[in-house]
Amino acid sequence: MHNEDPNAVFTGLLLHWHENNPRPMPWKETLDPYRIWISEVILQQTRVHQGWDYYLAFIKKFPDNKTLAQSSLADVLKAWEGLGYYTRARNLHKAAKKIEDELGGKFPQLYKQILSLPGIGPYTAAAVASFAFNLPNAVVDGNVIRVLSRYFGLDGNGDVGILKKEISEKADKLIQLSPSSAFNQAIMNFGALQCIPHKPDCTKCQMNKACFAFNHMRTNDLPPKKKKILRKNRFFIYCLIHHKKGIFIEQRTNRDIWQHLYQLPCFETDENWSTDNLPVFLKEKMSKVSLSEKIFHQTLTHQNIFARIIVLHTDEPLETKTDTLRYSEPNNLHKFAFPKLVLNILQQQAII
DNA sequence: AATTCGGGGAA
DNA sequence: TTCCCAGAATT
Repeated sequence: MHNEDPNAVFTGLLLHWHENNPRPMPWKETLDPYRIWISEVILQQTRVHQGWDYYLAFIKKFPDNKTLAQSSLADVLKAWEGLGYYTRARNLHKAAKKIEDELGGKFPQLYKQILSLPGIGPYTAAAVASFAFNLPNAVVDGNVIRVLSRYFGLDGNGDVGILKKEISEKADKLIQLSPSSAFNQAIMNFGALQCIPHKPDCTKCQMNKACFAFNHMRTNDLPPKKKKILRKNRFFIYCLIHHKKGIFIEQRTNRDIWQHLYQLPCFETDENWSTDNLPVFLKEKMSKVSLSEKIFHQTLTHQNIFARIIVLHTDEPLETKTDTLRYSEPNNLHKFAFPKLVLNILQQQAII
């Protein structure tokens, strides 16, 4: 008997592909919603390879929700150091405390309740709901958008909002036809391994027969391309102030990148590296010290950060006008979370 | 609806 | 270089 329902054909082929293409990951070995939640947050906009070791270290340090809730935010941020999108770590901590304080320490088991936790959006809520509780909520991530856009020829008329809605509705239909956990795993793996963004090998694809993009030579323009983002150049002067046995660090608090992380005292300047706006106590020393020749660099999604450093030694008492500035001896620096750029500087300067 | 949050891997 | 990654929150 032939089953010609396109949706059923798709899921049948997909699950068959999945059986022949296992992709083991540490977080797939558990049904613990806490661990699944942690893994999914780590994987937000983050490749599996990049998140792998962070996940293992994170659940080793914070093995359950109660441990996470009772830990300090500083410790959580430290575990996140280098991973990026640090709001994830702060929301993780906030949600853990909410679960302990308001939900009796029990991870919520309904999609809407999961969705209401800070840092959990539609994707992560569906992932936890399906993987931990076998609920029929379809995940919609970059993989799913790409796979369904190509296979069913969905483009949202070029509008990303409409496209996402179309994909979501299609995924909700499809997931009814199979075990939800297997479907979600399968479609993401398929997108990551076979239906890849650039030049997928469609001739070898087991699902090409009814694939719209393959049959219409549209794999290159489905899904529609995101519009390019332009990067802004920024120029930081970091001050490495050796004071007695330690150095000074400060916490970033502005509505800006790297919020709540630490850095060397920093002064932003222009493309000419003007030192006109440096504080007086530094200007007075500029006759003896100077900007480093070396320029450190870090590319972010919307910004290009360039940094040079000023190194100075002083044992004079220093006025610390802000409560974000603190003094640390080298042995204590491991307690603070730094952005990658600052880590590179500290390493290059043999501080850590 | 558009922007802004990191950092890295692959081509 | 460019694209985009098991997205979410804010504007």
